[in-house]
Amino acid sequence: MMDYVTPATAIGTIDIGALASRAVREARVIVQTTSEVDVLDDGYRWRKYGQKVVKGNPNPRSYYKCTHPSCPVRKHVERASNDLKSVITTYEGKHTHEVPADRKNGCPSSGHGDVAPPPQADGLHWRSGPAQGGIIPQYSGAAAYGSLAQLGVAGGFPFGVLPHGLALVPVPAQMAGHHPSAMQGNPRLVLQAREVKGNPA
DNA sequence: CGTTTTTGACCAGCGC
DNA sequence: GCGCTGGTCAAAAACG
Repeated sequence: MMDYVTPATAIGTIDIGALASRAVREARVIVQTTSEVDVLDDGYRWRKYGQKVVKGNPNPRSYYKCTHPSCPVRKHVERASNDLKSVITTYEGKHTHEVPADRKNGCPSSGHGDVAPPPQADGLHWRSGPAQGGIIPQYSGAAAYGSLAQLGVAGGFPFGVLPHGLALVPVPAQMAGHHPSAMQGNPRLVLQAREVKGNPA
């Protein structure tokens, strides 16, 4: 799992409308990233609790839950039906805790000595190895954890890490690969992460 | 040994 | 009222 592809491609969608009729949950944050792997390492620990094939997508959708106690955050991961390179991660709820020290500690103090895993490693398990220095394939650079965590937490996002140097800008929902017919009635603010210099704010 | 992943079944909600 | 889809839980197995 894990991805180590292009770092500058990420699209975030904030679902303000929540579910149409269900209990109003936390704002939903949909992050679309371009990666070969489906699981993005956002700094938190997730436990997979289900997988289902949804209509419209030949690829199965995976359901993850934050392993931390009393943390209601859930995450859905699915690949775009059209773009197999696009991974859509949906975060629901907010973390009630900080990102695990193991994960955020990976900040390379100097020039990030962590080498991203080879693009051929098909089974990267960050939890299996202590080499957390920089397993953030997408964002090459563990340093991203810090800034991302800030953005995610401060911005009210359930994910702890966002690519450093990436800013969210509004884009048409269609651009995110969403099917208009599939989400009608659900107001969303679609944000696309773009490369920026200095501060993304 | 502990933890995580996997598959299946069940339940709930929504639409027609 | 029925059917369909999506979502979650649960138990078992595998791996580290």
